[in-house]
Amino acid sequence: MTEPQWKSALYVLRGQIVSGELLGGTKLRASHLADKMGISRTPISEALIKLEGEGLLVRDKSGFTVRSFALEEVYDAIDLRGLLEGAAVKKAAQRGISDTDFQRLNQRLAELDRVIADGQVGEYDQLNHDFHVYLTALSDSDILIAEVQRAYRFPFAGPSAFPTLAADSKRFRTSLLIGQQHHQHIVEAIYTRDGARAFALMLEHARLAHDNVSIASSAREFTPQLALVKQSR
Amino acid sequence: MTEPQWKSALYVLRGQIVSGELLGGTKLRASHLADKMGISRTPISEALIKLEGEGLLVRDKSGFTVRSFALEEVYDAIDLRGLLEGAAVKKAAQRGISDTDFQRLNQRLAELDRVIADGQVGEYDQLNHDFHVYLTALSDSDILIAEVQRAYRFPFAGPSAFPTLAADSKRFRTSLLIGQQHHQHIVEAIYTRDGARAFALMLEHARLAHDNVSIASSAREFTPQLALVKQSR
DNA sequence: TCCGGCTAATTTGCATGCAAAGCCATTCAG
DNA sequence: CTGAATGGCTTTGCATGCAAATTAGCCGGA
Repeated sequence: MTEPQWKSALYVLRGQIVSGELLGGTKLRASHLADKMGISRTPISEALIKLEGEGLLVRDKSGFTVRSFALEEVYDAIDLRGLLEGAAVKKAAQRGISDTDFQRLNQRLAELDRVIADGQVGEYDQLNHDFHVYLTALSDSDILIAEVQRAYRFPFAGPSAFPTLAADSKRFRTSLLIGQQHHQHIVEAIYTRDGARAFALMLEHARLAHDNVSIASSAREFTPQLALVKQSR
Repeated sequence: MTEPQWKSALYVLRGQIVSGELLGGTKLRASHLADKMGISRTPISEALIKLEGEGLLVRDKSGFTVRSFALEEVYDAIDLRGLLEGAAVKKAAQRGISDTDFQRLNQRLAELDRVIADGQVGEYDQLNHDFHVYLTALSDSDILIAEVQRAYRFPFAGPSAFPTLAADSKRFRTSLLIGQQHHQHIVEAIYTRDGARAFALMLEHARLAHDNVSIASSAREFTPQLALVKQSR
């Protein structure tokens, strides 16, 4: 573990926040966290500052607090992710991609098909995430890539934010199929250099996640991550 | 000055970076900066971490370095700003704005008209910036507002990034007029709830800034901010 | 001249001390 | 009983010490 302490602290804290282990509104005290994690306050502070920059914490007069999101903001975050990913695939389409990239994409599509058919939810989640990353990278724009990554960090905004819903819901399984359809069409649009179509499809693709949020919302007690989201009357 | 020291350090450093006073590739040493600014290394570090989060610095194995941008990345940053502002005005349009907001917008448009006619470039810059902030705020989405603000920080991506070009160039003055035309149409589109039109116009509006960059590029020696931009071939 | 490796000088990451500021709870006036 | 003031406790912001790591300078060999 030659990893700096502020980085591990960052990972731990970010994990606790997005997993709902730390409720929105919780005050994070550097000194307390420091001895709970057995390190000094300096690396903890670095982590807290970074998390503030990511929008997961707010810093008021004295100290950091876990931000809580209104349901509306969750939808906004999802749309933001779609918008940025959409811009990325549009750019990729306009630029044109190589045949090898096209083949790799199709290979990944096939793998996704397989795990969907087999109902391997955990596998799907990982592959889906990687697929989105790969798509974004095709934009060849460091700035876009970085901003998309950033957008993934908002709660529920990542391309694979609902592992727990998993097998249960029929609606959820349907949305996987529709999503996969989107994936295929997006690849097609990129390959045929139809940037506008790729963009539009990606917006729509992200919108699918809205449904997942409302499914999760209606089964709130089974979705610990929702602790971050302000209960609206 | 009850302002924390890390904040003033942040402002100073950010200013020096985006103004081109610090060249891309410059290594920033906390200890050195600390005694140059007469404070300790702790607040300097906070500022550096924040600047890394803003994308203006990169942190390698040991230490922070001023990022340098390829010309292509400058265009990407401008487009990103347009994309986010576009999403904001689209949302504002779909939501609909109040008559008072509409009146305030028109009032601002009139002020902009006036300073353009009078050639008060400094005034224009400030008003233009405020106008863009106001438009963005109409989205009523904290997340979008924050991300737009963030996008402004990239070099040349802000809505008023070229004070120095100012009076000189005829092309620049023309672009002001076209930009103002965009402003008017965007307000119109928002008021008539035509989200798609508002979005498209905002993308196009940001694209105007591309021209400004190339104008500046061709007069590189008069544009110190360009020091951040990697000289291509 | 160019290059590899050695030592010395910085510089970073982390720990910790300390003053000032914020927060809490109790007390006291109305 | 409500609300403001007070005092103590906690926590932050900043400074600084220190070991480990990185960089820079220097020298000798090809």
